[in-house]
Amino acid sequence: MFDSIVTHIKKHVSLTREETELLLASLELRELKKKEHLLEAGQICNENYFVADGCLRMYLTTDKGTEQVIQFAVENWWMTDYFSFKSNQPSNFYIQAIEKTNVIAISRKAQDELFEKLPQLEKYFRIVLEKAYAAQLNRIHYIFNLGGEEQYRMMVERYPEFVQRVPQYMLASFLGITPEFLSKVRAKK
Amino acid sequence: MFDSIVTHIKKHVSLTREETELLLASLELRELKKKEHLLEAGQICNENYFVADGCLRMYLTTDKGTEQVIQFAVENWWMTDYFSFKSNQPSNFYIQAIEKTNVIAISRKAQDELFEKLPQLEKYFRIVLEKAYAAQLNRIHYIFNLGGEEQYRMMVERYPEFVQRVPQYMLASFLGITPEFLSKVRAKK
DNA sequence: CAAAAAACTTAATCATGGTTAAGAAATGAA
DNA sequence: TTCATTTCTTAACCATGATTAAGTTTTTTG
Repeated sequence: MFDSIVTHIKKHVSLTREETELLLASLELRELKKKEHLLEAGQICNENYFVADGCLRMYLTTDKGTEQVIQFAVENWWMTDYFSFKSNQPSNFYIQAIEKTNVIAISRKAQDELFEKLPQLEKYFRIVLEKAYAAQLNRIHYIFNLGGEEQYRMMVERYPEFVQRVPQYMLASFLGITPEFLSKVRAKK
Repeated sequence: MFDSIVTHIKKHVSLTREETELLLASLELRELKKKEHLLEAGQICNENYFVADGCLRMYLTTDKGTEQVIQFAVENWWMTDYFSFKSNQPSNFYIQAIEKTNVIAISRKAQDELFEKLPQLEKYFRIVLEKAYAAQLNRIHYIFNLGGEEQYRMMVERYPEFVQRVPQYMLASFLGITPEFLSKVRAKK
């Protein structure tokens, strides 16, 4: 079950047999049922999560009491609230499994200790974060330049399996549109 | 002039005298006039830029021929197109000085070499990227939950000097609204 | 398998903010 | 210091997508 994370890390940096053992000792497998939460608003986010299998969403509740999906994480993606994780302040976010999901959790403490013992991990996370950051900038570009309809059609085009995988109302929220409008878009054509 | 970058790095990791020398040898100071470009769409982005003094914007031109501002960088921020920088593919973005600006440039090659010699830099960039990534997620949250008017008022509230510093039409673009609408918002109250 | 809960659809009305076009003000260069 | 360019403003009209309120379908659970 830890294979997925070791494979992913080894795509970016090298690890000896002993180093891998050291890494594995710091990881914890967590099996989540559909709708189970890893983090709720108000809690301090003490862990970083790697999705081995399944899908997570990060969301928050707005002033009007509605949910706003900020992002999803599927297999081989990391998810945490870096703000809370680093500052030890309560999070504004929820992190929830949207289907049966296996995550690999690493605590802030364990991660910091690992960075001392395995400096390659700094490189690994730097690379992962560069990609995640670039992806968010790209997303901002799409949010501003594509209408809700175009964004949905692009999702369907680029990630057809993913569109099937998440409830429509969550996808609508992620795209910044209402479920009613998404439904209308799907109806025509 | 390199003081600012050394100070910033030392806030996060330690550097000996020799290590600092090594670092400085890889950096290049670039003095930019207002409106001068560091990167234009179609070029490969080979450098990472640290703003020592002044202000940069990253933007792109949309299909309709309009400019869309993706982000700004002021003193002590890094800016690059990580996608192009890492993949060696042509960029979609422009990076431009919006006032007289001094940047410290580091080439991809020099950065990679420095990472070998100074592994602490991996940590430094990991930390910088964690913050930048978290900031983008927060921004997405605001984009979806605040109207254009509220976003502008929040900017004025939180970063009054910055609002004065950039032309209104760029700020409008950054917030995803038209300059006409921003003008209207400013007019009332 | 039946009842309840969750997710999705449809349609009428409404509001935020875009578009267009013109003019005014500020900035910059000769 | 004047002309040209850039930036900002105003206002009328318009469109995208939100809101509200049912009703329908699908999924979950006892």
